Amino acid sequence: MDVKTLCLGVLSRGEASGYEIKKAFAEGPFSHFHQASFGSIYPALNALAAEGLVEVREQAQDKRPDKKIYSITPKGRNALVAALMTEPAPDAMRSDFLFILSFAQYLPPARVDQLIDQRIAWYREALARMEACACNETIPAGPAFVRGMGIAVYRAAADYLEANREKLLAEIGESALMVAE
Amino acid sequence: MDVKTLCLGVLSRGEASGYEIKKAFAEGPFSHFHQASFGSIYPALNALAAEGLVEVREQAQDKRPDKKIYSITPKGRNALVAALMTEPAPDAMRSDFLFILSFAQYLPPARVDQLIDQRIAWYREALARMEACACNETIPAGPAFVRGMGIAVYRAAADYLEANREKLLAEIGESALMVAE
DNA sequence: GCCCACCTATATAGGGTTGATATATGCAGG
DNA sequence: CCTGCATATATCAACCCTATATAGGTGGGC
Repeated sequence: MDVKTLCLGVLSRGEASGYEIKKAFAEGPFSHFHQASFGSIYPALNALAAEGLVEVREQAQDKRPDKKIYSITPKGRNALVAALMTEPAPDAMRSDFLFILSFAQYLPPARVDQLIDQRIAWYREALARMEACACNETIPAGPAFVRGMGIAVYRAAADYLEANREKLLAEIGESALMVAE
Repeated sequence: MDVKTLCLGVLSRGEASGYEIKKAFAEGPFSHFHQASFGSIYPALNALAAEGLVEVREQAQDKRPDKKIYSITPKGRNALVAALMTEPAPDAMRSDFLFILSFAQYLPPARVDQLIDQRIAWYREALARMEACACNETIPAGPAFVRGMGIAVYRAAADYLEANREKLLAEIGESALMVAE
């Protein structure tokens, strides 16, 4: 699933500029399971335009660089569906948080406490945002399903952290004492 | 959290060759939240050796290339702890599965059904493996905590998929009928 | 028995991605 | 008034991943 396909996916939901596509990956509904940066989005859009999978429309703007608005073509929609039918690559997660916590024994308990605090706050905030945006508008079945899964997983993570933090802190507190003795 | 730090983390748990470090990221306890490939591990180990953070010991082997066994130095341990004290980058997840499911409306229901089947099977298998490796040996508090969190999250994901798949399939089945009419 | 596929083991080239930076301007808050 | 942030596109170096090269051992199917 390369950046070209991801851009097609965003554009299938409506026309957008490169900047807006970047925002979709930074804040939008895709942000929880895929990211892309300017350095990959702009070349991808150029390649997609060259292949006829997207169309460009330049919009002049006052005192700002011209906005290049991209829209998906019928050929582009076919390419997107073809990509969606290929075997998905295995999920990959990168979490510095979990990596650091694997070495909790070597860290000051205050540091571990603070990390877990921050993470719980982050999950709760993300959950509030995800749960809020559903009431007013009817969203299609696919996005609704994915959103529900995100909520279920984040809630499980936050609940686990809250339920088990004291036990972890007690255990690394003990071993810190043992080292001191 | 670059590959050099990840290698130090693996080596802090015992000496290993580049090949074994790669296996730790492919199958070991880190595999669920960080990955690294040969193309990044070997240069990272060379750089770490040049900086005096790891030591190399060459072990001749019958009918195979010499094994270079790396071990972390006291200086390396300090560097690891220093890295663990820096602010962790935000978690990032890449899931082609969720990306594809966001476009479930455009896909044949049979395809969606198959994807969810495969994913549930994958989660259940991962859970079985993760739950199995705890009974016999006593693992430190940090890894135990991280392992528990992984189990909680995977279980929530699998449960969600099982509980909501019928609803999704019913909804995209309906819209498929509407398109046909 | 034989062949194919996979495992051990290191290394590199090529291509894709990230993160930082450059450019230019408006707007809000201290 | 000035700093920081948002809009908007674009590029570059550093980093990382995928695929490949090399080379022999091991296990399963036919």
